[in-house]
Formats: sequence, C-alpha cells, structure tokens
Amino acid sequence: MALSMAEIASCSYEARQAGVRNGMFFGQAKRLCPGLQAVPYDFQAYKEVALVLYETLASYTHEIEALSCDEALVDASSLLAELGVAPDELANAIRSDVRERTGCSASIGMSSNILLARMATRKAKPNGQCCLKPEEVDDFIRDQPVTSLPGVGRSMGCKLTSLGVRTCGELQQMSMLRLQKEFGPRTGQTLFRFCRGLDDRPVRSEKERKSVSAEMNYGIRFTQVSEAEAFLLSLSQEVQRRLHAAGLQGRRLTLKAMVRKPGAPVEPAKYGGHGICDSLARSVTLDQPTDSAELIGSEVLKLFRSMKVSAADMRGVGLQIQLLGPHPAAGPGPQDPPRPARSIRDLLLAQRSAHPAAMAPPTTPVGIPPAAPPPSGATNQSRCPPARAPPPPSSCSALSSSPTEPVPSTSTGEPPPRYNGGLHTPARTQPHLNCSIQVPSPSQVDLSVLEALPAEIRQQVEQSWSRSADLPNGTPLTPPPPLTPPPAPPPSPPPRGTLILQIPGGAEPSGGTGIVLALPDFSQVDPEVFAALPPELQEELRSAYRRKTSAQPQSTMAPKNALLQLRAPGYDQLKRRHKRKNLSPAKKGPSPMKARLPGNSPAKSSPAKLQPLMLKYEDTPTDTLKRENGPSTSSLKPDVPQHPSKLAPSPHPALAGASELPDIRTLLREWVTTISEPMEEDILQVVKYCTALVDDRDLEKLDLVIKYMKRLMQQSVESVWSMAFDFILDNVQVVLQQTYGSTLKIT
DNA sequence: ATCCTCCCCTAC
DNA sequence: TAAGGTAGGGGAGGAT
Repeated sequence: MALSMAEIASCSYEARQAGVRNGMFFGQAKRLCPGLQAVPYDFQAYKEVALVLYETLASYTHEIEALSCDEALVDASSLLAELGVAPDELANAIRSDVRERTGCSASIGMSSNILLARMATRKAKPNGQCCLKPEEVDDFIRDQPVTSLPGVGRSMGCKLTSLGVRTCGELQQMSMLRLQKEFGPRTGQTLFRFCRGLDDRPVRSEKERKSVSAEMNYGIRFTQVSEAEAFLLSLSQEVQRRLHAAGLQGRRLTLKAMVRKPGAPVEPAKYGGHGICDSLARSVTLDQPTDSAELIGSEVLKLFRSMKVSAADMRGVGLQIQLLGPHPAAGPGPQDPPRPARSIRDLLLAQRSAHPAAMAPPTTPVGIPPAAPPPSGATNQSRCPPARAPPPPSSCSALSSSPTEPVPSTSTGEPPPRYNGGLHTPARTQPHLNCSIQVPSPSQVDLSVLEALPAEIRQQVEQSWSRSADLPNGTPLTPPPPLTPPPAPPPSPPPRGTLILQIPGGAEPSGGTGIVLALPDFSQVDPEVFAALPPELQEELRSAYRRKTSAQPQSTMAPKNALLQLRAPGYDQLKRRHKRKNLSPAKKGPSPMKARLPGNSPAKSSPAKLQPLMLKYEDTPTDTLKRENGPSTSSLKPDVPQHPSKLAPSPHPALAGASELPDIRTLLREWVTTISEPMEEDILQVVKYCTALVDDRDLEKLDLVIKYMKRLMQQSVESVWSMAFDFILDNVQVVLQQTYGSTLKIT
C-alpha cells in the first residue's frame, strides 16, 4: 500500500544488482531488494571526508577543479612529467592515499581530456582506475550511449532517439550542420566533438561563481498574498546572508515562481510536492550592486506583483542574484579584508556551531501542507514529452559558424583537426592528463543549509532522517558494469590525460551488506547540501592554496593527527641525537642534492660528518646583509627568523639553489631515494628552507613541500626518514606558531 | 549585428 | 515516474 516515497539518494552496488537505482522511491526499491536498509545521513562525516580528499589531492598538485564534494578534475600533465611516473602509478598512489586517509575507496579515470577521463571513471568504478589511451578511444566511444555524454540528459536524449541516434557511433554519422540545426550552434558543435571523444576544455582551478540564489519548491502553500510576500522577504534575507557569506554583491535580480498548472490537482501525489507546474521568471537589473535584504526585498515584491500569480497556486519560489562583484568593503583596503568567499575549511571548522541564527529563513511557516490526502495525479513539470516531435525536415536555419569541416575522426591524444567553426581554441601543446576524483558522500557540505530551512520543515526532515535512510555512497553517476582495470603500462609516455578519481560506496567500514540509502521524505535538504559544495569547495581550495595561513589554533592543541602522538619516541630520539651533533654514521654516498647543486660551497668536503649542505639558503641581493653567512656554513640551528621579515623584500627562498617547486621536489626526491640515512646537516638545511618560506609568507609552497616530503619520507623503508620528517615538521610548526600563532595542518 | 530576457536543460 | 535545491550554459526571440 502506501509505499514509502522517500527517495534513494544513492545505493550500494549490491543493491544495484537487485535492480535498485538512485532516485527510486524506497518503497519500490524495497520490493526489488527486501534486504534493503536505509542508512542515516552523517553530514559531518561527509564534510570531513571531502576536506581530506581535497587536501590529499592538493598535496600533489593545485591544478584541481572541484566538481562537487566527492568529485574533482585534476590536470596531471605537469605532475606526471615532474614525477616521471606513469599515469597508473600516480592513480594508484592517490587512491591508496585517499583510502588511507579517508577510509573510502576512490576511483580514477584518466585520459587525454576531461570528457574521456570522466567516461573512463565510469569504467573505473567502483574502486578502480582506468586509463583510456588514445588508440583505444575510437573503439571505446563508438558503443557508448549518447546519454553518457555530459550535457545529454533526458531531453536531448529523447530528441536524439527520435532522430534514430542511440550511440556515440551513430551520432558520429550526423553532420555538424545537421546537429547545429537541430540543437543550436553551440550545442551542435559540442555534440559533434564529444561523440568523437574530442574536448579541449581546460581544467579550471579558479572559477568564479556567477550567481547566488535561494529557492524553495517544496511545501509552499499560501492562502493569502501577504503570506507569499512575507516569504519573499525572508527569502531576500536568506539571499543577503549568502551574499554576505561570499563577500559579494549583485546587480541583477531574478524571481522565479512555480505555479500550479491550470488543470493540475491542487494537491499532488507527493505530500508537499509542487506537482505539475508552469514556471515563470522575471528579472530586473539594478543600478548598483547590492547585498541588502531590504533593497532586494522591495525589488522582489515589485517583480512578484508584476507577475500576477495567484498566491494560492504558488508551489515554489526562488530568488537569484547575478552580475556579481565583490563587496566594496572587502576591497584591497586595509580595513576590511574579509575575503570573499567562505572556505570549506571555515565551514568545517565552524561546523554547525558557527551558525548562530543564520537567518530567519523563510520564517513564515510557509504553510506546510497539512496532512494532505494525496490525490493522484502524478506531479511533474512539463518535461520532455515522450518523443519530441520529429525534427522538421531540415530547412536551414542560418547558423553561423561552420561551413564545412572535415569530419575529424575520433580523438586521439592529440588535438585532432580542430574544427574551425568552433569558438574557442585553447590550443594546448602539451600532453595533458586530467583526473577526476569522487568521494562517496552525498554531500557534505553545508549543514548551514539546514539551518536555513523553516523550522517546521527542518523538523520533519530531521525526523525523517532518523527513520529513513540515506547513503554513504555517492552520487550521481551510475557506473556501468564494473569493468576490469585496464592494464597499467608503466613507462608509457604520459599522454594527455584526464584523471577521474572517485570514491564509491560506504565511507564507513560498514561495508558488508547491500545497503541502500534512501532519502527522507523531505529530502530537500540534501540537494542543497550537494549543490552548496562546489562553489564552497572551490573557494576553500582557493583560499587554502593561497594563504595557507589557515592553521587553526585549535589544531595545535587538539592534534587529531595521530601521527603527532605516535611519533614522539622517534622524534625525540632524533632530536637528541641531533643535539649531540652526533649523528649516526651516515653511510651515505654523496647526496644527490649536493651533487647537482653547483652553488654548494665546496667547503663541505668534510667527509664523514657534516655534509655539505645540500641545501642552501639562497639569498637574493637585497638581503645579503641579513644573512652574513652566505652559503653557509652549516649553522645548526634552524635559524629561526628574526621577525618575519618586516621590511626587507624577501628573496625567494631556495634549497640548495633550487627555488621552483618542481626543482625542490626533484631535489627532495633524490635526497630521500638515494640516501639511506639523512644527514643532520641536510635536515637542517631543509628546516632552514622551510623557515625561509614562512618568512616569505609562501605558505602555499610550504604546504606543498611539507606534504611532498611527508609522502617521500614516511614511505621510505628506513624509519629514520620518518623521524627526519617529524623533526622537520616539528621545527616548522614551531616557527609557524611563532610567526602566525598557529600551525599548519598536515594530514 | 549584438544584447538582453525568459526560459529550458543539465549536472551535481 | 518525481522532486529536492543551486548553479551554469545555451537557445529563441524581442529589444537596441
């Protein structure tokens, strides 16, 4: 009888085998899979995993584009070149890293471009990796359903079907002209290219958000206009809050409303749902950018009145602000440096605690529908009718571009003949490798969303959570059959590539049984959470990258980092030894660093003991005075900076002559991999270098260097390297603490 | 010829 | 077979 209409946000692979699908109603799914179990949400856990996932990725490179809380794109081109490893080796390393740090498995798809990398991810799931090579593309893509192409959803899928096209191979048979005529110039061209595996979109680590909005299309029932208006005003406040949080202002305001379609039942089948609606929108462009709830509110009311919709028939409303710009006060001025965006880190730290009375959200108890007897009508928007009208015989609509263009064959790693009609042309000369990573959690992001919901709805949501289920796993795409992991040819030339990494199922060890996750009845919360992530993530990444200043004070006190506690012994030992200057006999050969470092003062010929500094602090002209001992004589002490360079324009810190990250990494790699036991002298040089980075305020680089070292050293068979790392980190943290009052969080 | 609105579609 | 919510991209058609 009344089957649960809770939706399944994400289900386990076991449940999928039974025919359960994401988005399915729980009641229906339960019939397919009697053992189906619902798992409650754990947003906090999702957040944590997402943060760790991104931190892990960021320890490799910053060429990351966050797609969502559990999925990211990585342009691994330079990273691979730098590391000199094969794509699969990198993927393996990242996956095990993620697994170790989050307990979640991740899948990675790699190929020459974003499109292919993402398609490869599907093959990689669950818990696998797949590198799609240029020569495999043609055969691979030919049989892919067109719906596997990004941008081809229900509507386009229907239309293509009506055109007799089901697979990419079939789509390849259509001419550019025809496609553009059917779908528009831009979309037509994209389809033309995608079905051949062509894609030249770059991985964009810094994307600016273009709009801020808030809407509610569930539980909206007004009996009077005043209620509707009051709701719009509270929505305005919510938008203001979001604008503030992001440090933005906008000039364009759009009001969107979902209104019950004339013939549709007053109460849809789904309790509180919006049912079949027409959607309307109205917008205005203001003279000045704003983030004021009052101003927004008054404009919204004008728009609302101009729409002339019956309050009683409203089923959903949304407010969107566009044409964004930074909040003036947040300018470069010294006064108010509030950074524009809220970072994930902030979110994570703040957790729910930080959100005091976020807003009086749509306060007005927007009439939550009383227990309404569900009529029957299925609710649905006017969506794609079964089959689109067959395409009108082609007459030509004048579409600009693309006269004739040789139909390129499918993609190879290289930019195939580029279609000219195309607009952009990124022109990439180098091979690329993109990665995409996904974590299982449904969302993690922002619980604050919950707080923004009307109390009543929130309550119901929470209630339903406790009784329904939800999931750990992730997301959106449902993977095709778990294929076998492609062989990983080691030394293959790093092809252009895109890597997609995804962490599937259960973040929790719960593993076992086929578990499914179902969404609670009032699932609206989840989506928001989901959606909230991308931008936030990006903001987080951006800020995290730039100013790693972050170190949170608390982290210092509460080392959640097990490592900190475990390392004590070795660390002290090393330290002690160090003090005595009595290092164990380094049975080391010439240190790589030294060897390749010219600048090194030959002085250090001292054989046994102090090795020449492999790492030298490089001074720039300006501050030569400051460090009189130039190339140094190995000064033992970490040389804690006098105060953070106040004045002197600091030079670029260098380690044994190297200052660029790739060089630093190479240097460190050689050091750790070619020597069995580090020399004190060298360790100190590294500390010195890191200290210099602190002075130079280049915390981003410091973070990367530290994380790189961590991987290198803790991975070494020789435990002394691990101790060396602890020693270095400890010293750096001290300096950071002194300089910034907080430490770097190394996970 | 653009630009701007008002949608629609998709993704996550 | 439906529905959550946020955001970006594109298209059709009118306005400039």
